[in-house]
Amino acid sequence: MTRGYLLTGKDKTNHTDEEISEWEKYAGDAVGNFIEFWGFKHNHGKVWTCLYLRGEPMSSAEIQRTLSLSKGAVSMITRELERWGVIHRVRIETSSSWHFVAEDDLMQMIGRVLKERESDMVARIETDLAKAEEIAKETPDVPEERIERLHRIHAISQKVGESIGTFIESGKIDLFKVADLMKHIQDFKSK
Amino acid sequence: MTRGYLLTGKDKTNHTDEEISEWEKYAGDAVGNFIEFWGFKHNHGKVWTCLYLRGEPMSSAEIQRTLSLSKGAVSMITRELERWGVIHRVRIETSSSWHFVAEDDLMQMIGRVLKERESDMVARIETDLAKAEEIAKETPDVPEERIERLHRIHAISQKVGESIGTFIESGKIDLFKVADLMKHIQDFKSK
DNA sequence: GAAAAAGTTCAAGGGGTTTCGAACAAAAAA
DNA sequence: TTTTTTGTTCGAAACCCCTTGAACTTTTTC
Repeated sequence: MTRGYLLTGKDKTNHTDEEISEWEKYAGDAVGNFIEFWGFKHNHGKVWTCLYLRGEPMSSAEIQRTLSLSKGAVSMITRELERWGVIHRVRIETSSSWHFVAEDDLMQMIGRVLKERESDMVARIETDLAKAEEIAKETPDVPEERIERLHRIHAISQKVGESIGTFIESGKIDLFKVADLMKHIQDFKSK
Repeated sequence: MTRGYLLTGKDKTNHTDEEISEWEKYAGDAVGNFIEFWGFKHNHGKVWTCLYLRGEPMSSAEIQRTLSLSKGAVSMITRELERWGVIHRVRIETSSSWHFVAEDDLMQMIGRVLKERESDMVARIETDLAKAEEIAKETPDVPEERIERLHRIHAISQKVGESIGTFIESGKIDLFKVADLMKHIQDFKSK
């Protein structure tokens, strides 16, 4: 088949990481580890840290060279960071390519995305446990006691979901919700 | 080479999961997903749920058959659950093998293990960021402004670590710590 | 417009984690 | 003690997620 374009060949990824300094590496990895704990990618942390510490716009190519990442990875990671609003792209007079700048709100990103995930989780579990209860009730000869136990798991998972949601959202605990949760855990444990 | 023992052959793992019912599957997976969110294994949730819902002691072999797991997996998972104190093993008169019973405190386990992990993470990040700052200060020609930025990341990560630790530990937020954290985030964002 | 550069996509490969299962070890039964 | 059953270990396989890199698309330059 016709190839359409001339082969550009190897994308000239000359991996000479001539630029990053020792201390930046440590910092990038530290932030990488930090946000990995929250379920993000290590490289999200490295890219954001690099941009944040330098404080000046960097192009994809520069990021790619500096952190020894592939073209594709930089493309995806910057897009995600941008979608979460922790970096944004700007035009630079001296260059034809997009440049990226770090925003300050990495913490907010963590909160926001965590919340997103948490609600997905809660929704899925809610569906599954509701379905389990439904089926259990329709099934003949399921001991009442087992349905009772299932119901208790269901109730507590709802409460946990609510509490976490509130916590992540506001950054502080809703004490009424916690009290409620504790009550349920109490019920749960007393047989 | 001499084989030492007669070959017992295939461990007679007859994977005829004749026992688990539809609703138990849904419940097991739901709890599996739930604790997966916290970084545990899916099967930890399934095994615990199975034991909890049935309410009666089950042997390794029964768990193995019911959930279609391998002998080795059951051995490891029960050991871990036992170490975390969410199941315990008992002797049954009618059988020579150990049987397992679920405890009620799954939530406490999540809290406990999360705390463990969180302190590991905080310690590692503290080390890395401290090292980054140290090296940065020793390196000639690092703009003061960059060291300043690095220092801000460092400070905020310490505060976050503290807050989370307290939250996980007590189940409720230490409002003084949160106020402190907010102050730091504020400083952080105002350049 | 055409050519070049920048940016995106996705199948394939790599790295890390979980599970399997056979060999091994320990305990119980005979 | 010997045999059988139960329980553990650990290398191999399976699995999942992330990154790579080449093909492709879009944008910019000429």
